[in-house]
Amino acid sequence: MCSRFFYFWFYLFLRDEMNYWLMKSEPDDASIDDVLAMSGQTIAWYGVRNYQARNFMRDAMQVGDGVLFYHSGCAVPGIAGLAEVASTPYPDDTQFDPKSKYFDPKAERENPRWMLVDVRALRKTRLIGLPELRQQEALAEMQILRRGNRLSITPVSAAEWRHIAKLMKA
DNA sequence: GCCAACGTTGGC
DNA sequence: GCCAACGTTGGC
Repeated sequence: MCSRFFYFWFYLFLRDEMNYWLMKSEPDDASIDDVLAMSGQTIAWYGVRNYQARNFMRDAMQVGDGVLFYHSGCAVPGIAGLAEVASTPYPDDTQFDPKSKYFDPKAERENPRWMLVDVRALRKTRLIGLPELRQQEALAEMQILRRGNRLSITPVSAAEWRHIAKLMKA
C-alpha cells in the first residue's frame, strides 16, 4: 500500500506537472500573517517530524507547487491563506540544535534525517473552516477531512484545489 | 481537558 | 518481525 502510494506520486513528479499541497501550521507558532510579515514572505517549514510528511517535502515537492496554508491547533481551524513551495529540499537546522524542541539526538550533520522546503506566503484568504469544508461534496475525499487524519502535509488534487480557489472568492 | 487515531519505540 | 506501551496530534 505504501509503495503504491509512493509510485503514484513519483509518477506525478515525472510528469512534471504542478502539484498541490495542504500544510498545517499552528498560528501561535507561525500564522499566515506572521509569514507575510517575514522577509520575502518566506519561511523554512521547520519542525516536521513525521516521515511521510518529510518525504513529501524531500521527494515530491517542486518549486512553484501550490500550498493551502492551514491553521491547526487553534480556536477556528481551517484554510487561512495561499502559498507556494519556494525552494528545493534542504536539512532542517532545528534537528541539530539541542535547545530546540525539534532537536533530534539521532540526526547527524553528514546524514540529516529531517528535510524541509521554504514556503512563500502569497496572500491571506478568508478563513474556510472545517465545517464548511465538510459541506463540500467536491471535497469528500480530501485527506484532511478523513477521520483521525493527523498528517501535517497532505497532497491536494487539482480538482480540490480549483474548488477551494472558488470557495475563497465566495 | 478529553479522547480517538495513529506513529514510534523497544522488549522479546 | 510482532505487538504492547507510550507519546503526539488535533478537533471538540
